[in-house]
Amino acid sequence: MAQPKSALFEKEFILNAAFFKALAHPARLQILQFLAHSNTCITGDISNELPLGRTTVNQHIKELKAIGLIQGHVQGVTTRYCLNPDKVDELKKALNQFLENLNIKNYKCQ
Amino acid sequence: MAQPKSALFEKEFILNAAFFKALAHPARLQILQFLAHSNTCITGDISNELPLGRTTVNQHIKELKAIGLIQGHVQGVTTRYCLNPDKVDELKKALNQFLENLNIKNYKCQ
DNA sequence: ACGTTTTGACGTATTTTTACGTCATTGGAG
DNA sequence: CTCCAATGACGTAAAAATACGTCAAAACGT
Repeated sequence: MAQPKSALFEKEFILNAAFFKALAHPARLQILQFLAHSNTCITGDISNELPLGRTTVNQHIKELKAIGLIQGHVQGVTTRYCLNPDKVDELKKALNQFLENLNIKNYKCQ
Repeated sequence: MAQPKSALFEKEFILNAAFFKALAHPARLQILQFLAHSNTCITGDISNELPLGRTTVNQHIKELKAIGLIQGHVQGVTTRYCLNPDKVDELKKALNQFLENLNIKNYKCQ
């Protein structure tokens, strides 16, 4: 990559790209869905659901947490994770706004 | 990465992740938006819009084409690119279905 | 016919992502 | 108090993504 040029783009593109990147791996999608459907969202439970090692899953969780889509509450020796509904909603809106903006109605290719 | 384990996931997760990955870089977002708004969608024009070299931009275009979001029509020495509205719509639906499925209404963190 | 322009293909350097293994810490169970 | 299980931090190897430079081909103008 030589130098990362990502910083040269418009802020909105950068922010949206970061959002989308968080969803760019099957493991992270599955983690999100698992958290949405389960009540017992402990790290170990998540690892057991995925075909990946625990530390790898932990890394994906870390990424999701870094961008704010999930939250973690320490509870004794375990950590309970859950979605951050506000952030998920924000993601949904950002995504739809971008796609709507493409305005594919009546789009014609010259 | 040792071995790519992506293949071990459910098909739907893999497909969605691939879609999201296409949107995971500012350059590709800008290319999509540029194509949506412009009528003169020639490779060179696109490169001039982005803060990246031509060959790099070409590579991003290639990725978008590979996943089907854009199409290219050779016209003499130039190539005219445009969005693929059907695929954009498919993307929109796939992503919204996934996000709706997270069902964040009344989501409570234990 | 000749040079120019536009483009895609190819190679490659650097960075980032992915996937684990190992280790130390921290609460609980007995 | 001692042991054990769960976790995050750290290190690292392999793969993928990113960013370019170079090159050759194809079509257009002169």
